[in-house]
Amino acid sequence: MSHIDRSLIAELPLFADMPAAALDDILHEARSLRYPKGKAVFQQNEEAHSFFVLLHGRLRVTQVTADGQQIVVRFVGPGEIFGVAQAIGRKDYPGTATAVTDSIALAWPASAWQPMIARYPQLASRTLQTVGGRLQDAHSRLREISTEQVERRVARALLRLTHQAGRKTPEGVLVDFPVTRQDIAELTGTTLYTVSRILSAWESNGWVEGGRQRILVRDPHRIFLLAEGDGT
Amino acid sequence: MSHIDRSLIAELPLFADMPAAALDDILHEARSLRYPKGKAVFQQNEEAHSFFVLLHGRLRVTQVTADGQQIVVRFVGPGEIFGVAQAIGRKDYPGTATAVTDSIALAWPASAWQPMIARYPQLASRTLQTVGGRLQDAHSRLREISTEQVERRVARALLRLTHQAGRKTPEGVLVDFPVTRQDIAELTGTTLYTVSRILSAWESNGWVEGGRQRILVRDPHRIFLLAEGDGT
DNA sequence: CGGCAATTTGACTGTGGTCAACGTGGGTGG
DNA sequence: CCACCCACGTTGACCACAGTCAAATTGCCG
Repeated sequence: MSHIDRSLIAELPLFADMPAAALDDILHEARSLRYPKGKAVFQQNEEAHSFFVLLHGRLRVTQVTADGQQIVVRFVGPGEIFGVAQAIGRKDYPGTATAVTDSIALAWPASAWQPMIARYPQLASRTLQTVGGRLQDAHSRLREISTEQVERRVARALLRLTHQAGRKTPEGVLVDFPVTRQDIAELTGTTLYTVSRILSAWESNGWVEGGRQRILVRDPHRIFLLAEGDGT
Repeated sequence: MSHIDRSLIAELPLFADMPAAALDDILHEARSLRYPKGKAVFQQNEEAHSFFVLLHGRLRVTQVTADGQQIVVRFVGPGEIFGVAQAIGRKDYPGTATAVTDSIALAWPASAWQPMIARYPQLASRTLQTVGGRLQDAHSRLREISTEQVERRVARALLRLTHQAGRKTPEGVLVDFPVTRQDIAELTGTTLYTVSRILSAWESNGWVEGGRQRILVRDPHRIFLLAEGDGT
């Protein structure tokens, strides 16, 4: 009764080079779920009942502190695995995942994880690489936030966003999902006011173009220089 | 010709519940290496020729930026696996590991990783949990550094150090390896001057006792309140 | 078209970074 | 074994970056 077509996942790096029978086997326990914009896929501290692969859309993963302060952990794009709490030995989700555009995800029950990696060990190995990559990212962000000033961090964040979800237009590269100044602030460890000021300054130089939940990078090279240059 | 006794690793979580024959098999390719205080086990950007388990001692893992700024990624204690670059799909080490006390580590050639996890899949699974735990830590630090003031971050860092390597003495809990003010600064994203001022203030309240590369926590509860309390 | 969320901008301020100068203790080598 | 020296630590003075708060404006969505 596998009602999900294997072609949906056959191209994903996570499942690359796996035989059709294995894909069908893996999909057997999966459900496909829709999340309209704004809906949470799971909430921080909630029991980790499932793990997921995003098929379509975009999610924002956040963590809140006891006193209500929030940070953006990352944005999830199509093809990525997320909500792997139980794979890393947690009973609950360490963050909240919210759809920022209408999204579709495959969900497996958490109990499926152990049998799945027992049967297909390369899944554990590939997940290890994915999680390792995220650890690298987190260390990069720690290094940046510890040692660099805000403008440079915002430049880096903007470049990352364009790489993750940049759409080329005649005027430049557009981040093709809704991002607020607050999101950028929570990615870079600053405030929405400071982000607004920085983007306004860049806009008056013609390097970017702002808008409500919208950022267009007109001159990626200038932003790159802000992120990596030596100030000359 | 396995010259390393399996009792050295049998008790480690990574190898828990593995049969003696498997441990001998795994140890067959391992070398045991000594690193005197101050010596680097590996350097950032160096080719990832090996992965390691620390048997004895303590290491500091750091990353430097292009312009020479440094952060402390973490301290490694006995029993921990480290230098797992190739397990997470990297060809080089993302940081530098330096012995802060005389240390002994087991080293396996990087090429041994794939065969090893093919034969003992639970190693991949346990390494995934370890790396996942580090990812949680990194996100916690990101959240703290983004949202909290310096004094609170220093309090948290100090508590972590006492949990990782605290030795109880009649006067309090001593961090039982050499830590400089600079180390604390690089852990918390501040400067050695600010750390020195904070520790001096705490010392004049009798909560800690400083010294050259030495920190004694006389009143762990007060430090806990600084880290977690609501300021009352 | 009404209302609300997102954004902008100004004025002010404080935390903590920078730089300089001075102490201090422990390891090393003569 | 002792003295020297250097890495580590302390403290003061200054001030800038970016946080805070307030108020006005914009532009979408329903």
